[in-house]
Amino acid sequence: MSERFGTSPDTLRYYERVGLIPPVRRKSGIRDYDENDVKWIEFILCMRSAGVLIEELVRYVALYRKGSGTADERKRILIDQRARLLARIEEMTAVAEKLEYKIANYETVLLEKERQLLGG
Amino acid sequence: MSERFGTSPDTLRYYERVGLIPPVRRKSGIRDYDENDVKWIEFILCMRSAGVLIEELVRYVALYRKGSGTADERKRILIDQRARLLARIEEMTAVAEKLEYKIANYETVLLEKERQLLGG
DNA sequence: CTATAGCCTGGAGTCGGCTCCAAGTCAAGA
DNA sequence: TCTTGACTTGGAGCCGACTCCAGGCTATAG
Repeated sequence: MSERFGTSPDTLRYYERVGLIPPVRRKSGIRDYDENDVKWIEFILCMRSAGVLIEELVRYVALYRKGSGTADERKRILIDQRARLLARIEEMTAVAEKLEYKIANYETVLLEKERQLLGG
Repeated sequence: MSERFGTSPDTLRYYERVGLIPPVRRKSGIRDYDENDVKWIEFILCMRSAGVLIEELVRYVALYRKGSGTADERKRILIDQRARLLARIEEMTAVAEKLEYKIANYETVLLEKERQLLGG
């Protein structure tokens, strides 16, 4: 299962331990993931890949398991996390632009040096 | 100084310790940042805000202090980090879109429930 | 009926990046 | 002169997120 998702078995076990994945059924002691579990794992890994905090995801999962009465709050979590993500993306984009500029600067400086070398 | 940048004094000291900021001159034992130091701090905080690893920045600073012969390698570091950043941004954008979709889904579900309540 | 391989568990260890602390130094004010 | 307060240092502690390990169970192969 870990191979299927490109994660370590330990990570999946850890996620289950802290409540990030609902408890998985055991078949004579060994985890037997069903389709639902797979969906959760996909979702969690996806969110984690974007840096969503485990704490937030735990909150979300817990609400989900409480039932449909929590849909409102769950939605708010998602909206909140999306906002965080977008803010983070903006921040990183700004830095990427600064890098762009700095790189361009190196380019002209290096070209200048080369010209001096050739020209004597 | 830390106030000026919105960081903790400890963070600046830590950065100096690990070589992220060149050693700052002391005036009778106390740090006395000059314009150059300020430029470095700005740069480092900017890069860190985008998640560039301290390790990479240390490499960059070390090369810088070695002199202009290292410009080529420094440029390569910047290019590399920009690429990482852009990749990360793409990843996060994709996740943000998934969130978007999920939120929209919650919206229709919640509307549906409300309609049932009103209509029932 | 072992032996092996592969999972299980709880708990400890690691890593990056700070953050806090005790003990010391120093300049300036009462 | 003493005290206060802001700084100094090296080192320890903390947090999030894994990652590793010892010791134990179990299903299948020989």
